[in-house]
Amino acid sequence: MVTPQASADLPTPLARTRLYEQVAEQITAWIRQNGLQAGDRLPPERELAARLGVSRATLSQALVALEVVGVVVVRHGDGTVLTGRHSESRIVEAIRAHADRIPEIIDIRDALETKIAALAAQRRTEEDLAAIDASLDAMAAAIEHGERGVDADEQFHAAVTAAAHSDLLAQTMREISSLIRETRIESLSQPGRPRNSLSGHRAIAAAIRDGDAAAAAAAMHAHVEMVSDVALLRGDER
Amino acid sequence: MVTPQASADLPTPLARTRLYEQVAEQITAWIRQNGLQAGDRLPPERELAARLGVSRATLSQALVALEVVGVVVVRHGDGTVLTGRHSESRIVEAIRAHADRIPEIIDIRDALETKIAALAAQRRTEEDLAAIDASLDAMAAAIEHGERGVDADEQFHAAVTAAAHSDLLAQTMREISSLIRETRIESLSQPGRPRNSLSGHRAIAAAIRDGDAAAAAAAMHAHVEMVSDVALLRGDER
DNA sequence: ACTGGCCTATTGGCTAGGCCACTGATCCAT
DNA sequence: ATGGATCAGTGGCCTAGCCAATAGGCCAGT
Repeated sequence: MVTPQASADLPTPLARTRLYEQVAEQITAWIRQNGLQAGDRLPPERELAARLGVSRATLSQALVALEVVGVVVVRHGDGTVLTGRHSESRIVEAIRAHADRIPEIIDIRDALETKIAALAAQRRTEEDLAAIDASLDAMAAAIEHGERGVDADEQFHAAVTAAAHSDLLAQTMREISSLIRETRIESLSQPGRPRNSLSGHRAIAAAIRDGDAAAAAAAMHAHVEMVSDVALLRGDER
Repeated sequence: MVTPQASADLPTPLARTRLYEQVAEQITAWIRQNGLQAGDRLPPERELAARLGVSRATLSQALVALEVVGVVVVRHGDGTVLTGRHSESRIVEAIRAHADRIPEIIDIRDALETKIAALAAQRRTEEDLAAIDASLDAMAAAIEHGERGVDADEQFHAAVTAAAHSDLLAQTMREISSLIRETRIESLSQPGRPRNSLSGHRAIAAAIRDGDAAAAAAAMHAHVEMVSDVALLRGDER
């Protein structure tokens, strides 16, 4: 045979990287480090190229790559400015145009997170439970301080997603996370909502801890529905 | 006021395009026209640049863009070769590496399609029902002819997805459709499976027609589970 | 025969330097 | 105020060239 040996572990494919790739990564790293926001400007190409020790042509390639990915937009005669959202997925692009997109977001949240909760109940490890508990504590503390607990809320859902141990579901959640975030902020700014949300989280967490998939799914479903009430009916009765 | 006029229809933002963008499009058009396949080679940069009437630097930018998007891979010293699938979504990329990815695909199918079935039961129009029926007929006909009915199977799920009237869910299904297709082909090649699949479809369709969301969800869930049995337990008992 | 080393043509990677075009701010004339 | 000219700064693109990797052929050794 031509290659009788196991090809899986042999040499090393030897990752060849192009210079422009390294440059692009350095730039994004620099953006992160300096906490640059949308609208901020990168240094001029000539200066940036000199500072990175590459030619302007190479830097230009890196900028093309970043532009294609959606990190920056290069404006002739003006400069290179950061775009807000780093390259949204096609899913998000497709939906963002709609003004009345919130119902759809809730639909897909319900679909994914209910399943995620059920899987989490079956597959969660001790580490997963610890992470979930930590997010509950964080949210409780945030509420004590009169905050809305947006971060802790996200933390909880991320922990549950991780506990489901499905890369595909997790990746899909990530894809729509920016959409979810918008509804979440809206929801948690309703008075009394953070506290209700926390008790919903506690119910979900308890079901996951018990390994009760059906209960976890039901609790998550109820939770998502509660959020949807708020998002849809602005001035609700309570 | 500064701009009292409606800004929506005024002049034209005047689409400025970079040269590399035009070049990239010309290249992809050329690929399409000549029906090039994965593995085929583009002409050498020097020649291609000359033929397109641009500098090598600009052509190089275009190739970077095409490389980032995933259309080609540029190999130092060798040439520029076409990649197979044009830029899969990140979701698909994330999962494709796994050999044991089928369970995850089933998880997310279950999550999405169950919800889709429930929504379809609530929102379906007469046109939606007609499309669903058409797919059922197509599958029945295919089975009569001894075929597996892969296309009709996809047609059915597409029709149900459309009936749910959620762009976001539909788009997400599209994203993972290539993954689902793989499991579907595997499933339908089991003897007797197409017929079972068809009766599952009929049950789903009936529930959707009745407007019974819970029944539709349950039927879809059962259907997805049946498929998963086949995919996971190769030589199953039946 | 088969292997391994070597050479070489071909091809992409990257740089340097330069000119042109666009943008925005400023200043001036109307 | 308005409109036009000017100018500095910035990206767009090009030419010319050398460097580096690859593939394929040739050849000696086994």
